[in-house]
Amino acid sequence: MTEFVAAADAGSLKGPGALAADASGPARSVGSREQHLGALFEAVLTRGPLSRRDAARVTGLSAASVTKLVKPMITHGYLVENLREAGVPGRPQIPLQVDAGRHHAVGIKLMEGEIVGVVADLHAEIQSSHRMRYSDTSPAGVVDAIEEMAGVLLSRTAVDRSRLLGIGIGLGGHVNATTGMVVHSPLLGWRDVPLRRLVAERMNLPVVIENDVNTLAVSEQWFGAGSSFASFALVTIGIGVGCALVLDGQLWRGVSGAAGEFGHMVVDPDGPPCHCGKRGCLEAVVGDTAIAAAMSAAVGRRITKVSQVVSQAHAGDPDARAVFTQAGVALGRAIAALLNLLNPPLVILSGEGMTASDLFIDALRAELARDAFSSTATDCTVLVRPLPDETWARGAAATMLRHGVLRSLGALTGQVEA
Amino acid sequence: MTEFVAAADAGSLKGPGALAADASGPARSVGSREQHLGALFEAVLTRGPLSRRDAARVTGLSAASVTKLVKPMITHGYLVENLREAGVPGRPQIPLQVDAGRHHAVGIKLMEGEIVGVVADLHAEIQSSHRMRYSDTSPAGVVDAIEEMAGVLLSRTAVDRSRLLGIGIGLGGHVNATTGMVVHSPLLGWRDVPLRRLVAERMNLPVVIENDVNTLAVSEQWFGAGSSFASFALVTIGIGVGCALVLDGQLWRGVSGAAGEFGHMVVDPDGPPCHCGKRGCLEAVVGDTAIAAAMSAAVGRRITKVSQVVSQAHAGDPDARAVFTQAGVALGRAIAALLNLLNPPLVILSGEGMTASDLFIDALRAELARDAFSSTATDCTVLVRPLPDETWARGAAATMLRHGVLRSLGALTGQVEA
DNA sequence: CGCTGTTGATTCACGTTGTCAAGCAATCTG
DNA sequence: CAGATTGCTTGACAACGTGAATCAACAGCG
Repeated sequence: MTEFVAAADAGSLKGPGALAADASGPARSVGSREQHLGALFEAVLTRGPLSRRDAARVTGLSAASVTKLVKPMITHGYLVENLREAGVPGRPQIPLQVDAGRHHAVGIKLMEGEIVGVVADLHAEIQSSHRMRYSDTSPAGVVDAIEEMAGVLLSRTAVDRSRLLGIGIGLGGHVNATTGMVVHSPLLGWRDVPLRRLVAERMNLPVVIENDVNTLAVSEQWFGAGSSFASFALVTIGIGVGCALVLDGQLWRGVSGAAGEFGHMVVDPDGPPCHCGKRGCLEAVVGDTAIAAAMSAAVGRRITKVSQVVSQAHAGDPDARAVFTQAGVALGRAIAALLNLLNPPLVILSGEGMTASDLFIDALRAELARDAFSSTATDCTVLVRPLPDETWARGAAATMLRHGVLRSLGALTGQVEA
Repeated sequence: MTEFVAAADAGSLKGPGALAADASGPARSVGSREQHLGALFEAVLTRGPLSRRDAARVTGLSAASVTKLVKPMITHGYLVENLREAGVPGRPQIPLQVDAGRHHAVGIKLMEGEIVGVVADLHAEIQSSHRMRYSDTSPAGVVDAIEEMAGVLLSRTAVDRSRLLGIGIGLGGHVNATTGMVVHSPLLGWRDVPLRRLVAERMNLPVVIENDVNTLAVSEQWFGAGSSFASFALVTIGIGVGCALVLDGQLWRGVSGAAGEFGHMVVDPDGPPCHCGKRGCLEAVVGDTAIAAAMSAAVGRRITKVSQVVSQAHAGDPDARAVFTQAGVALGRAIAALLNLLNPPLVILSGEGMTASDLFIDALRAELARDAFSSTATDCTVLVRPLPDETWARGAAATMLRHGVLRSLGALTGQVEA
């Protein structure tokens, strides 16, 4: 039983965007050694190869401290020294890199009837990926599917089990990462299922479970657009609408892990009914089925596939275009509410719905500019990043890697290494 | 020129709710001495008289450290020792208290045509308060009014100027506390006015400016309902609708200080027009003028005062009651959006509009329960706290006190005190 | 080819800080 | 007036980051 108890706590180290580097004051460093180890590791991981001196600049530590901190990280194989690169006068820098091959994790995204899984290394580079369908949505059935998935992935990749940090699982709904419980998953029809424990016991590996949008946010924070921002919001559009928040370098989960339920914000009390029982939820206006339904209503015949609406819109069909414009307005309105409430410096738009972003991004941006209070819209960068399912699964792996590595890094505290 | 440059930074110390007290692990303390001084001070300030041992428990520090940290705080007059209280076996505890009379601050709330000001001590106990009208809304005119207000307040209270930490000013709109600029104030018709500098130069005192709802949040965090929560949201209803967020013990201001603009969330795209140019903003549905307007429409004659609608509703008038019910539903919907997005453990409802909370709180709570996703509503305490203008001004004073004291506490670092 | 300048990495003594363990202090109980 | 009990204080100690000095490894140049 290798259950991963302090999963959520291990993630409490500040993310890359939150690194110091302000270079003010008498360089009085604050924080524990464990924090410094984590910051250093993250700096090297996300800012590519970095010399000790540059790492010192990025983290705000002194060069002397970096040397001392790096030493055990090298002897324990977390970091490796690259070949020196000369060219400029002076002693050449020794580029430090994360030993990407040293740690791997399995990342899994659970979807409706389908699972996507990847094996990723520490750079979140995908080693292999696999996709399979499943039909038994009972906890046991899902655990079976996960076991099968992990088996396939690991047989395909020559990853030593000792180098496998564990399994990260992302799924929609209310997931409490701290307790490892799936509190409520409309997708699977679950309530209070201890999924982390179930999978950990079956696989005898550390397991982390997390809301799927959160896993994507972790991935973006470490390796994506969020790496240079301390805070950002990630909004995903697809079958549902999701949202994850990274505030001051930390994933914001809320008291009970239910933060980020953006899709059921009511944007129009007289709007179409939502599967949650209300009317005019954002999801019921801009989700995949909503797009199809709106198009059906417009043309007077039943359309079930979004892809159809997309191609018609691309062909210039005014009805189809209007459907997307409306969705863009609604989405813009909801994101404006988010901007006005939290005033983040960055919003990333993702999810499979974003592959057709050209059809509504203009309406979205216009609405954003209209609805935003004061400078909340102009002070915010809005990025569109359509990402495939594999990236989500990679995010789940990244979440596991992050927890696992930062945790094992903590074990280095107190060891001065002769 | 005693401008208070690092005002916002001084507030970055974690608030009372965020204190450790988890008592897990090998008691390895994390953080700088300055942080510990701040945490200790806050613990004693907000948790009332506290013995060293209890303070150690609350902050998570060792008893030895508390003794060492407390010593300079006593010699410098921040804390005082109370008389011992015996009664139980063992050496009696020595209750520590904040020397409330040692530090004072002026707190000012700017409203439309009116200023409310108070002098408060370190317990945020109001020593004297004053209310006056002003008509010149130019920066110079407002600074004049503030000067007059401060003069009246200080002449009424026998507070030594050396014990006056400074002036805290709260006003609605987009206030950037870090830069000290009023970025945009619809109330005063200002854009980019360096109010902090103007007042600081005139008064030759440290000055802190902050969004008025944020000042109230600071006050609630230190002395009110928020003192036992690490995170909470504060929503105020009155002429406008405001919101402040305390996340993990820190006031969340956003990138440019514009976070918390809750009032212009669109709750009904076909709703009444808002002064901001959009339709159906929350403020345009539940604000004071909106209530009056809705009542006017219902009864077919012009009603301008909310108080009239309130008394009619209390008298049982069905139209008036319906107006409030509708407002409650809209507010509940908006707060549900906040709950779903951030999943906070506590929401405090305040503002003068809350004096009539009995008329709409049931509708609000019902809508909240309906709209909330999963357990976000049940995991959240909703408190109603109608607070008078003086409490807001007190909040402004508390904001100044907090910044000033934590800042001067920082000066104790490195002094071991013989 | 060796000297010098330059810049990165390392070492070491030092100051700061929190903790543990032990001792001291002040009360109650019998 | 002894224990017993509980809170406060002290001192040795270890962990940790830093500054200053030193070492290391290169380029450029005569």
